Amino acid sequence: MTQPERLSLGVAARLARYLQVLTQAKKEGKETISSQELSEWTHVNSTQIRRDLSGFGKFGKRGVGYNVDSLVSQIRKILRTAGQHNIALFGAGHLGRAIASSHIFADHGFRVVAIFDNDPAKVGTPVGNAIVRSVEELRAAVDEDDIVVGVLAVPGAAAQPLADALVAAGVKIIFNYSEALLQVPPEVTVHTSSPAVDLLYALYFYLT
Amino acid sequence: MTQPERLSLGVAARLARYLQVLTQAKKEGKETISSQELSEWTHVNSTQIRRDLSGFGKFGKRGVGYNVDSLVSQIRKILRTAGQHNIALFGAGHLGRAIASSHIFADHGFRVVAIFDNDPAKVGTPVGNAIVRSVEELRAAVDEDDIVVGVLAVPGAAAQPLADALVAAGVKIIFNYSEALLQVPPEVTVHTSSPAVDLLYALYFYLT
DNA sequence: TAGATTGTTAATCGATTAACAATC
DNA sequence: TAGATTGTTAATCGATTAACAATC
Repeated sequence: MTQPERLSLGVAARLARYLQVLTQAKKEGKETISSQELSEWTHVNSTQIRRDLSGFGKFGKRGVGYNVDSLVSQIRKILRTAGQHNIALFGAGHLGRAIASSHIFADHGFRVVAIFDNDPAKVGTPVGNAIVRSVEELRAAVDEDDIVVGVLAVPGAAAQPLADALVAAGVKIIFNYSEALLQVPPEVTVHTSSPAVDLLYALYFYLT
Repeated sequence: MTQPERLSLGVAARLARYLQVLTQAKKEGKETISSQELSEWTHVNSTQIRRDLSGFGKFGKRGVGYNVDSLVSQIRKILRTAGQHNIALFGAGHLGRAIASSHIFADHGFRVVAIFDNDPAKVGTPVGNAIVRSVEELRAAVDEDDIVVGVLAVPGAAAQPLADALVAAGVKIIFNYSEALLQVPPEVTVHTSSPAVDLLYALYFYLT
């Protein structure tokens, strides 16, 4: 139980990756998994997986592997993300609706508790488990629902004003699905989704 | 012009990241950019940016920075992804429609040339610039349209059979938006989109 | 010229991996 | 017991960064 003050960027990213695979393996009914199997799914070297995990305790059984269930809870504990985390979603278009109805966030303890859209015609209509609201209600929603993440599923031009509103309301993590480059204060983390960049990267290794 | 045989994983990933920021900066009318500015947008150390770039030529002007336009074409040349690349999209639901109508792929030279859906009711209807087709036509479409990437915007249960069909049709890059873990031959690259994993990662650094 | 920023060196740090004893 | 897989060491490799001369 050597819990260091803070994980390095690389370790934290890999642990989150293991969690994704383990969560899915659990769904598929798998009870144990070896570092070798995890390596095949994550493309992380198996020695490194064992090393990453053994830094926090002896989670595995020699000759058997790791118990999927217990490894999931151990990693959640290490990442301190075991609870529920509430999300505000912006944009009730196709992308917003896809996100609201997806299991991808829910599987990891994220819940879309509020949806906002600038279009008055959409305000009041249901999307997933929530009703679309006006952005003016953002600050109240953040306080009431303890929202820690804002997800922007809006056109590029609408992204910066919404980011500003989120910052003003005290949200510190923004997930940006638009192509806009967002300017935020240093204490706020922006993650810009970039599937095209990932594709360029994959394509390079395909072409060479 | 020291073009090494193959970029390391890290360099290729960073170059793709620079390209994303540069593409957007160009849209916003920016003509030159310094390594310091690029560093702020990408969170990559400015020394490393200069080092990454100087490995391929002297692209910058001391005291000025890099010309955005020319840097974009240089990086595209280095990544060998300067041309058009055709995509087959699977799933004409909310996510599929969002992808088909997004500029995110188009900005980087990717074009959705074919859309497939298992639902006979959707076959024949238009989505973006294409008409939804039956998956049976996949092989023909791959050959005719020179498709190099398959994007899966379908429920988890539908993903593996489609991956198999893509592999059988000779597609070597699969972009998976479902939560399923896909089994493919070693020569095929699967990129599984995992926004929730990225969020867990961001959340950890927020909580600590 | 003065100020800014590149290109590059040299030193450091952390990630990665092979190998293998321990042990289930 | 025999086979498999973990936990851990020790060595290597590549990524990262500070510093600064070159030069626009």
